[in-house]
Amino acid sequence: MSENLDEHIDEMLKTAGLYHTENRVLILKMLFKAGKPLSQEKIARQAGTNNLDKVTIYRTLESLFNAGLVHKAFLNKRASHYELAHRCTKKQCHPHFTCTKCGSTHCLVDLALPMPVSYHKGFIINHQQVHLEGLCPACS
Amino acid sequence: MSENLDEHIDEMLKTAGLYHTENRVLILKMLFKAGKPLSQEKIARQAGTNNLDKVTIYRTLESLFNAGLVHKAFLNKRASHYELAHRCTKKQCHPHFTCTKCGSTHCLVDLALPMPVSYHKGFIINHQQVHLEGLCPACS
DNA sequence: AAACATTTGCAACATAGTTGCATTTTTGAT
DNA sequence: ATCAAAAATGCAACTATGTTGCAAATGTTT
Repeated sequence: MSENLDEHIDEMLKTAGLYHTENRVLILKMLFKAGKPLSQEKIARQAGTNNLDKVTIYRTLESLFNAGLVHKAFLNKRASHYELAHRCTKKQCHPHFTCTKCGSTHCLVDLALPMPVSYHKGFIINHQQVHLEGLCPACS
Repeated sequence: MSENLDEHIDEMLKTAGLYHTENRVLILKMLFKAGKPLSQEKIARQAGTNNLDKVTIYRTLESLFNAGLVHKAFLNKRASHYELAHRCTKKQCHPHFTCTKCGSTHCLVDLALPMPVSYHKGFIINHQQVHLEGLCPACS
């Protein structure tokens, strides 16, 4: 399992043309294991002793984002959240749910939205997102 | 016209049970005239000489938001945007479009979304929003 | 006009995210 | 294996959005 994940991550980085670095592997593993959007702060806390600088996390996430490996969600908190781009492209992303009590975020559907790329004439849409907020089953 | 707007704003504040203050009237007028979401910074810049403190703007917007007169949109920029709650409730809001070039934001439809209130079982949805980003007709 | 509640302005603070630069790591060629 | 070039990292300092506490000013009610 863990072996397979390592290989998979190696493959992802290679395909994306990104350097294979300790931090990228670490952060991708976290995102795989979490299975939901994580903020920089959560990643830093989880890394613990791994000596991960804040700036490095942001830059690592940015490179993964630019390579299309990771999706960036602008949720209602000040901090952006990042997750594996399994079911997203840079342009189109599935809906999220944020619990206002525990702060957890969840992906609501397995498919990108069936929304047309050009919704109104003359507007070129490069990113779209649905965001829902409230209480998750554990908090309600 | 201007006379009518003043009266309308007085009425709004009265109905909402809010004190009638210079700043609330000023900011509501701006939002009426803008007809689209404004950030704190834009409001401050537009107020110009009117000596509006940053904190006052935030607190004014918050009181208007809590009264349901104003909607708060968490767009992709760091700054929140605020607009009149014409076609929004606190819980449900219409889709927006943000131009990545000029930063302008637009309301895409005149109606709240026909999305069901409880989308998945066990999740209580208190706020929902669709956000699109790209180039507006003036920039594309 | 007086008493009370709310709003305002100011200063200080908290936090997300960015920039520049010197150092280290990764990669590809020898 | 080693070396040079390219890219990633860590650090310090910085920017910007938004928040908090408190005293002074303003709005409301009687």
